[in-house]
Parts: sequence; structure tokens; C-alpha cells
Amino acid sequence: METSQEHLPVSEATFLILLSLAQESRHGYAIMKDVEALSQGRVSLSTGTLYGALSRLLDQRWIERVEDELPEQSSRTRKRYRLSEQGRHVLQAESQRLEQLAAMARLRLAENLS
Amino acid sequence: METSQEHLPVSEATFLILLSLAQESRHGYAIMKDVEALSQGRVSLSTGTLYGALSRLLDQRWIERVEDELPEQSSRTRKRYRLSEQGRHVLQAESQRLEQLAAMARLRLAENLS
DNA sequence: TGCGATATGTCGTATAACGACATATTATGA
DNA sequence: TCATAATATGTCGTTATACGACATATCGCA
Repeated sequence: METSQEHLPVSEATFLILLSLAQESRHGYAIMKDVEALSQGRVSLSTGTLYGALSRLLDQRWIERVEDELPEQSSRTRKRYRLSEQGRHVLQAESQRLEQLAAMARLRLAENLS
Repeated sequence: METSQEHLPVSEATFLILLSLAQESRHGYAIMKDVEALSQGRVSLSTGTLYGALSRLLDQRWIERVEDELPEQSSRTRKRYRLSEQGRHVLQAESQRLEQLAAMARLRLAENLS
């Protein structure tokens, strides 16, 4: 049986992209802007990272293409993506890993306050 | 001014090695075992990862060599390492990054429980 | 008309994790 | 005593991926 945990950890870029799509489906540029806002400006994805990650995530089936409603008017070359079921599982597993890591650090760092 | 945040994120392997050394100075093999225990068996560092990381961490001055007390008796080829001041700063910064990421995920994932 | 924002992509480089391989010592139990 | 497991450190090649630089096109607006 293949569990989501086997794919962890995912990179920060991948995590933030998945997290952005967890809220709603978006196209690449919107993900870029959302990740920047989401991280309070700390993370600015370069286009190399973004589109490379999107293509990888599609291959892995963690995200899926969504056909834009209203394709007639205002049809730019935008491509919309959404999180797949599998992607949501991975995101949840990675979130737990992050929580666990943060909790471990809190404990160990508290031990040594002397 | 160079702040610890500029080096983030650090890899999971690096983070766990630093966290292990935050408790007390250790030699490589002991770090390996501690990381395994610390992560409840989830992370088993390969020696390639471990010794590669240690050598890099020394270069970056995030860790330092410690001369073993009692070098006469029981002197194996063990090399002991400790966390440097800079290393502790990086570890603290990375812990905060992890907390922030985990908190972000908690919020977004809670939004979409419907 | 031109510029900034929106939008997508490729390419080359650098970093680092990882498994496989190599080697040596120490402790233990059959 | 002899083999085996645990302790201990290291190198090498492969692979994954982040990132900056470059390239291109459209849209809205002043």
C-alpha cells in the first residue's frame, strides 16, 4: 500500500503551491502572488521554480488541470489548476510532519534555556 | 547585515542534525541514532547524507569540532561535534519558519473542511 | 504609443539527499 | 575462539529540484 507519507518531505515551494491550491483553484501567476502573500512576502517563487513544480505536480497527479469556464470571452493562455484528492492527502501528511518537527524543536530548544 | 533567516530553509536532515546537537555534543554515529529516535523512527539518515552534511556544517561554521576528553583510554576514531552560536541562531530561525508554515497550513486546511 | 502588470515557459547551474560501496574497531554470545 | 552485530567514518555517482536568467506574448491604461 502506498501512503502519502512515503513522498515526504516535499520542498517549501511545493508545499506552498499545494497550500495555495487547497483554498481554491488558481492559475500559475495567481499561485505565485498568493504564495507571496501567504508567506508574508518571505517566499517569492521564481518562474523556473513555479512552472517546473507545476509540471512535476501534474505528472505526480497531485494537481489537475481545470478547464476555464467562459472560454469564449477573455480567453488568455491561462491554465487553471486544482488540488487532487491525492494532493490533499499529501498536503495533510506534510502539514503533520511540519507540526511534529516544530513540536520536537520546541521541546529540545526549551530544555536548553540555561 | 547577515541574518540567520537568509540561509533558510535548511533541509530536514540538516535541521534534525542541528536539533540533535542542540541538546548536547555528539559524534556522527550518535547523531544518526538520536535523529532516528527523535523522529520516532521516521528519519534514518544514510551515512552519505550524515557525513556530507557534517562536513558542510563545519564549512558553514554552524557546528564545531570538540576534542574528546579522555583521549588516552578508549580513543576510537570518533569525532565529536557541537552546535556553534551561529548554528543555534539558524536552528531557532528555522524552528520559527516551521511554526509559521504549520500555522498557515492549519488555517487554510481548517477553512476547507466542508 | 509605450510601459507595467499579467501570464507562461526553457535552460543551465548549483546544491544536497540518497543508496551503494568501502573499511576498521569493539562487544557479545554460541 | 570465532563469527557476527553494533559501532564508527568515509567516498562516489545518480537524481531531484530550486533558482536566476532569458524569452515571449497579451492586456489595461495613461
